Amino acid sequence: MNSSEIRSTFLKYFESKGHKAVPSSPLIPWNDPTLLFVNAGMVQFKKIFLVEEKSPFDRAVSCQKCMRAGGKHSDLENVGHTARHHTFFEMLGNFSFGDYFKKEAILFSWELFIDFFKLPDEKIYVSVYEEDDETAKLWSELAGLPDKKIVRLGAKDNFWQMGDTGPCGPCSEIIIDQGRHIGCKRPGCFVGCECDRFLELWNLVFMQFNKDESGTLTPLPKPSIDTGMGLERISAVLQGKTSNYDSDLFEPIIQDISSLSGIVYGSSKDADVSIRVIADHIRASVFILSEGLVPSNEGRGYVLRRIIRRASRHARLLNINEPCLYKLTDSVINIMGDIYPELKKERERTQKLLRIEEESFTRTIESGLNILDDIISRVKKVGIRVIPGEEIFKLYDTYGFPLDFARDIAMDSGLSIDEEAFQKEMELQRQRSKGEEAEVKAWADIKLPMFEIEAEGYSVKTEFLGYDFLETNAVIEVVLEKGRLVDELKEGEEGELILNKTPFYGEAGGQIGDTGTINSENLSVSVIDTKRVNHNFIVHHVKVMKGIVTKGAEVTCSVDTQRRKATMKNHTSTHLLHKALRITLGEHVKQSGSVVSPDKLRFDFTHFDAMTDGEIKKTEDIINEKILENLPVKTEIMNIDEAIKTGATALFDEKYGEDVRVVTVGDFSKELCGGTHCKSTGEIGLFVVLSEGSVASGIRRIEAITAKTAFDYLRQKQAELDGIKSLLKTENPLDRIEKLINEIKFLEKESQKLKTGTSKDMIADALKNAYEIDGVKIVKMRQDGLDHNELRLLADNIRDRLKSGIIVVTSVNNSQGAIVCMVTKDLKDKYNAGEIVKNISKIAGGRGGGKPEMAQGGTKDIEKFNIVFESLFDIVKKTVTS
RNA sequence: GGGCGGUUAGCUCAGCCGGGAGAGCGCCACGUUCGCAACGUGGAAGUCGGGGGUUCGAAUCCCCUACCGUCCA
Repeated sequence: MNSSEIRSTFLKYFESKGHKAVPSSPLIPWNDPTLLFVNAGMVQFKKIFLVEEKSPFDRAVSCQKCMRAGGKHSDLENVGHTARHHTFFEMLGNFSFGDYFKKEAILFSWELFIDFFKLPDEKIYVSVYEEDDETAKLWSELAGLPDKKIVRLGAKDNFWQMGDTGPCGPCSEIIIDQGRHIGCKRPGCFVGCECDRFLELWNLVFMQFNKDESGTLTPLPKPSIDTGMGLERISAVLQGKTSNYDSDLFEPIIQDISSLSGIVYGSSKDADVSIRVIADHIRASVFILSEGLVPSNEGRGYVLRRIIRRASRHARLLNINEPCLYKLTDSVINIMGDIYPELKKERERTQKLLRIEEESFTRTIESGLNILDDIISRVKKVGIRVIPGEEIFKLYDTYGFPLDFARDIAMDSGLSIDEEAFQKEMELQRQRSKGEEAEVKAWADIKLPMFEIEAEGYSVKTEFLGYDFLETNAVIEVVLEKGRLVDELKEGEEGELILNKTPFYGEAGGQIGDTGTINSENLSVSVIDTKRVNHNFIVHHVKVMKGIVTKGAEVTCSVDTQRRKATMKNHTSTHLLHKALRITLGEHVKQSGSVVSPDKLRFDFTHFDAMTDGEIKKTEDIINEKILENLPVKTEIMNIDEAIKTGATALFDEKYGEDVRVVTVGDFSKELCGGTHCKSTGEIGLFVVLSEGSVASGIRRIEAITAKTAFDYLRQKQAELDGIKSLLKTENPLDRIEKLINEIKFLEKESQKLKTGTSKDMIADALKNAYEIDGVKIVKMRQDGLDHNELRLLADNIRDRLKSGIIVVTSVNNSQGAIVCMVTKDLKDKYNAGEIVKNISKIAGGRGGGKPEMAQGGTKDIEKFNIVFESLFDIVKKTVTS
């Protein structure tokens, strides 16, 4: 059975048993910052299991994309060295949300395994939690398993929990004996052994209890089922292979790596590890990149970067000495592209980013090599044979140079590395990073009070009417103060209101919340902000201006119309911008953040370089053209699958329900969006880009304004230009300014010349008054208003005429005395300019120094400075004769 | 979020203990050549990321800030 058949057999089997087939959620949980990547099939149902959300179905089945790299469940280091570990894998699972429980779960799994997958029942074992007699009994009764094949294991292996508190329960694993020739080969090898002989295929989790903070378990009213089976594993087993890498999910990729490197898989142990690492990591990279992530230096992007770089490193180990990962994307896409269409859609972007990342890694390695060479030659000079671990750690820490690379290179020079010290430094680094965790948690608590109303199980649902109305009647359903339920809000107090229906748009999808007023006969309330907390509630943050707010009051809601309309123009413009950028820059452009406010719009998107002026102009032009065309904006509700089919742009950071709202702008743009929009593009009037810049590696940000704000902005620019024109008294300020700059440069040079050189009389005077000791001429001169630079030029001029001698020039500038001394080349062995300046400035109450040929110094004490100048010859004489 | 490193000519970088901003490549002109590559000679080009401080004097030392890189979380 090939892997596609296994996948579809699994899904179809459970569909036939009344399960809803749910598509895989994205690998990247954009709306859950606590989780790096989706690492299990149940993640997308987490809220349902926690009873925070209601599910439209009681049974579900899925094949979920999963990633285990970074964070708690990191398998990264093991990948390549074992037959089973992966960073990316697919998880098959069936779920029951308080519907069926242990009995059915066991029956289903057994039937699927024996009747559909045709696994030999004599080789199958199961493990159960040691205290879970019920499950053991069911296995024996339903599957007819003898007692010796039902193995009881402890909590470590067979008790599952989501977190420290919350739902938990025993689990049961279905295991296959791969035979004596596999694994550790010890005679006592049995279920529970770490080796591969008894392979766990399928884990059935029985969510049965709720664990509270004290550790007490209370039975859940509706126990649930969560199961997981790795597709890679089951595929290998059903295809008679002992390694996941030999299954049809990997085989073509490994072939490709072989032909790229010219190394046959299976010919050498080390090369095999590298080939497996690359095969695994390229799958992971292609999947993550296809979801819009960009390699970066923190969070998820950093995990991605590490995966790519680890793969790249192993490619070098296979003697592929140029970027090659991007060449492997097609074999991944060929295997999986039909099931995960995003792979095909993002093919070019994926390849481009892989290439960029691999190139930048190459640069990192090269600069690291230089530093390592330095370290090695230093160590050799000292004559020791072990490179201090601290040095190598710094190389790793600061320049990202991998330890094992350093190890290889050190070995080539006959040196070793103190790896113990390396690990010590690493541990220190970890400790340093941990300090701040407490603060993060404290911040998360702020949201907690809002939970109160959710947990209370209010059946309130706010109906949003703001698409069509800006003023409606409503009833106040919930009154809150800082998230806690209260009876009333008095005049002057602030709090939160939830209504049965509202025209106020709650902040969501980047569009900020509406403001306005909520009034009745005796009541006047100002709405400061509005937020959408979840799918049910829209919360109004309010301040009571007059009267008392109580639950049940009938009120009239009025949105601040002008503000809302400005926001709508910006939101529709955001859609135009998104599409225009894709036209100008390419299909790799993806929205990765957006803020729509009445004043301006901010749009973050994936792109590799800064936009050129031309690209920005072209984008502006496209948008303004569409505004002039006055395209109609239409919104409609449709099924999500249908929407995607018609080509609507969906964003990864949004969670969509079954029915979605699609916003269409003429035949130009089509996006899923819950925001409020203009009726037609003409309302926007004008679109102007304010700025374009970088937010993070691979992500650019555009800020733009529209309508009157844009017009006012341009008018102000015009006023500035007019001001410049009138100040310069010209119609061509550019030409004029260029001329002025050149003129200033010229004048600066002239003035410098005048100050330092062309006053030839003064230089002649100074030369004439030169003092002479032992046949060496000493020339002194004072020219106020010169800085050190100019003083140097002056000394240069004198030196040119003096040919041989000692020159001391001084100046008072900005109430500071400056001294420069030069000794001509022929005398520099006998006299030292540095010493002369040191002495002079010391006497003048300052300091100075320099080189034998040239030195400078100074003082802030002008009085002393004046006296010193008078006796300059004496000082020089004393210095040079002492 | 916490470390560490970097930012100097169009590009790649050097510049130590604070004391005249440099190299290689590229560019321009001239020379050499039938012509090209190469070579020779000359030249242009730098707010030393930005801001503050210490100092007689800061690319260099200290603080802040921006951006890039890198490790840890």
